[in-house]
Amino acid sequence: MVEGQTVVQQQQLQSASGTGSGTAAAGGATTGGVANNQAQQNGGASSAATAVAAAAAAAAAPAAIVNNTAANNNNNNSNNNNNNNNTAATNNNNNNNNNNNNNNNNNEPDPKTNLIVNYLPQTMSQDEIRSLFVSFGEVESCKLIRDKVTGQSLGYGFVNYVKQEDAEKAINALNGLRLQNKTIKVSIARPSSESIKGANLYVSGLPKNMTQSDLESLFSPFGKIITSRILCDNITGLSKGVGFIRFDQRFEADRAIKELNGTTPKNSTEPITVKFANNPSSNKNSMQPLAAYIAPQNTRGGRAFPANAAAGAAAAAAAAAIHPNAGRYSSVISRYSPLASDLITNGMIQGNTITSSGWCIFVYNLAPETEENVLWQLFGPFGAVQSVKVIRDLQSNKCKGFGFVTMTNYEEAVLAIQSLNGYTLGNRVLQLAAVVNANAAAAALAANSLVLNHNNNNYNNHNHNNNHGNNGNTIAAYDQFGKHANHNSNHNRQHNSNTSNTCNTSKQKQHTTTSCSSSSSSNNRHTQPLLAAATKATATATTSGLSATANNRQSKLTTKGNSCSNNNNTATTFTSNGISSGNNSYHNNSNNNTSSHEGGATASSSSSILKTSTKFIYNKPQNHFELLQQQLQLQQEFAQFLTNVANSATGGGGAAASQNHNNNSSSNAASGSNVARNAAGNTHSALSSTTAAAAGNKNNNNNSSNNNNNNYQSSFMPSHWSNWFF
DNA sequence: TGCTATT
Repeated sequence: MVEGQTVVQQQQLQSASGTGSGTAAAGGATTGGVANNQAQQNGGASSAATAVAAAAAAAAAPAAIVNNTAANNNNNNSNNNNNNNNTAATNNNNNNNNNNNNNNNNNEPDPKTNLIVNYLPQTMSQDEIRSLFVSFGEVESCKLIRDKVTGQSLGYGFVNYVKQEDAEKAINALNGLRLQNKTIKVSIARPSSESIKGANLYVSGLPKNMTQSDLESLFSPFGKIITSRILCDNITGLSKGVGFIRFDQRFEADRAIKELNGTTPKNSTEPITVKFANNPSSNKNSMQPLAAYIAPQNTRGGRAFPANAAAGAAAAAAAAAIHPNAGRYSSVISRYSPLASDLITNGMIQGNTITSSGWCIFVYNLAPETEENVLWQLFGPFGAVQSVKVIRDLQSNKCKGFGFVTMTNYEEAVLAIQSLNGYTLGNRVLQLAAVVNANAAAAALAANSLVLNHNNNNYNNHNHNNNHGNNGNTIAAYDQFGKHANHNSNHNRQHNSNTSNTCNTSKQKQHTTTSCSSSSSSNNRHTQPLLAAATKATATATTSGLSATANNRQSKLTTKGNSCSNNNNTATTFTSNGISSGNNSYHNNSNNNTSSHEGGATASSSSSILKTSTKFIYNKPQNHFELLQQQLQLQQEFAQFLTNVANSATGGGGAAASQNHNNNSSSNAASGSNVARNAAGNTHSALSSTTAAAAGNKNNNNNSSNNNNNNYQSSFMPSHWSNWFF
């Protein structure tokens, strides 16, 4: 009955990474995304678009995710309820109930799908809330309640799901989740009505030994208690003798006042005072003008990252002042980073604190099923988290293996890094976390024109009983900055197949690598770490002629000695500006499957990144000159850092990494076009999907092709990274 | 008189 807050830490970490696939599979986007992949691959002959065009198409029409779901929908539609066997009396009762409900439901959302989220962190935006909750199902609406005047978050909001079951999942998963300095409460929202407002009571004069349970027992005779709390001293933890009781209905609170105010509880010598609680916003310290001014802008725009980081920082600073725990690690770590935007702007250091736009932490080696809430929970205990972002593949909606967490306070970010580096999340060891000031990153990128886009595509193809198994894989191509690198790795699993082959010809401007391999049984991606720096998973390839699969994060080819044949795959990679760009054209005839072949170079460890991350930590500058020096240094180091990341993504290591990009894909037009195109050529439009669906049907009728494309794409610095980052 | 609880 009483919904007291829970401080039990949710056990999501393992489930999110271990069994998260089930959750993800339940999501329409994921399922649809896979279907869409196939569709696009099967789709024949639309003209090949450029990578830029494809990216633009994806941005413009990202929602082509509903292929092949019609049949399911039909099935669902057929599930009509026919439970009209009520007796007349029962019907009367139902009618009465409905009337009662209607009194409260003035076009409100279905109460079972509509959640109220309380105790949200001050800086959390509506988009961030949505991103957290959408992990559990389609969200019909999401609303963060803000002060009408100042725009400041009131710390609660509503999330209305499409499906009741998703709402239940969200409650189970998120209620009690610790975010920053708050423990959120997620519960079904009561239907809004005037009768539930103003039902909060302030109680003082309570005996110091009275527990929350005692308090509830005292008040429960007068109505349904929604929340109760006894305030305790922050330091001693002892009761202050005051508390709150929120009733469901105002009249219940009224009744409690009449009955209990001035009475003396059992085992007490002092009468208690019971009265309506103040509006918490009425006696709050006035917020800082800057935050008050800027905060409303947080409601605009679609960025998950704080669009106005300064506002977030200001608000967070205010929150930190109110909640000292937010800065509880400050005294432990005295190191300092030179790049704080306000500092740059103002050219001064204010006291001992640097107001910052937040500190961005890269998090690597996340499982494909990773959801935002995992990152929230992972980093929340270390301090104020402004935002989290799981970078996802546009098509599959799966995590690409990395994400970002922005924390308000530098010290807390550093502590999180130090604590979480090497942390095992699910079956993966988090490999890297680097703290970078968002503006520093922007500057570094701009100054160095760095590679932003690296597509690392892992393809897991499962062909069963196919002699002619073909797998179409898309290669997402980002080209926002005119430079990108594709790193593709195909994992092909073929069973009962004697004739499938893996053949590639990769032409690059810098070099040509030709490799040929028999079909392979590769590691399942669920057991293969992406960035296995710790384990340094050196890929193996035993087939003669196959270039070393030089990617320490993905391919592990175990060949079975089949001879190579049917070398009909041609992968052409164009390079520009010394950085590869993927532009792939594939022509497959029969019996072709591709597997990944990173050209030439052998795997190298990415552990150096661990060192790199720590290099972003600086001593506090003593003067402005030092500050500028450190800023410059950080930019340069961050540039190097990104390069290292890119290199580790290729697995090539060193200079070769920037050049070796084999782009492998394969066509699967079993009886149709033999021309497979890369993702750039596959638009994301519904039209394309439709075409593809038709092709898919064709494949279905053809025993020679059975695609189970678990396309998993991992990439670093995709185009939308910058959208989030700045 | 609070981890700002009803759009």
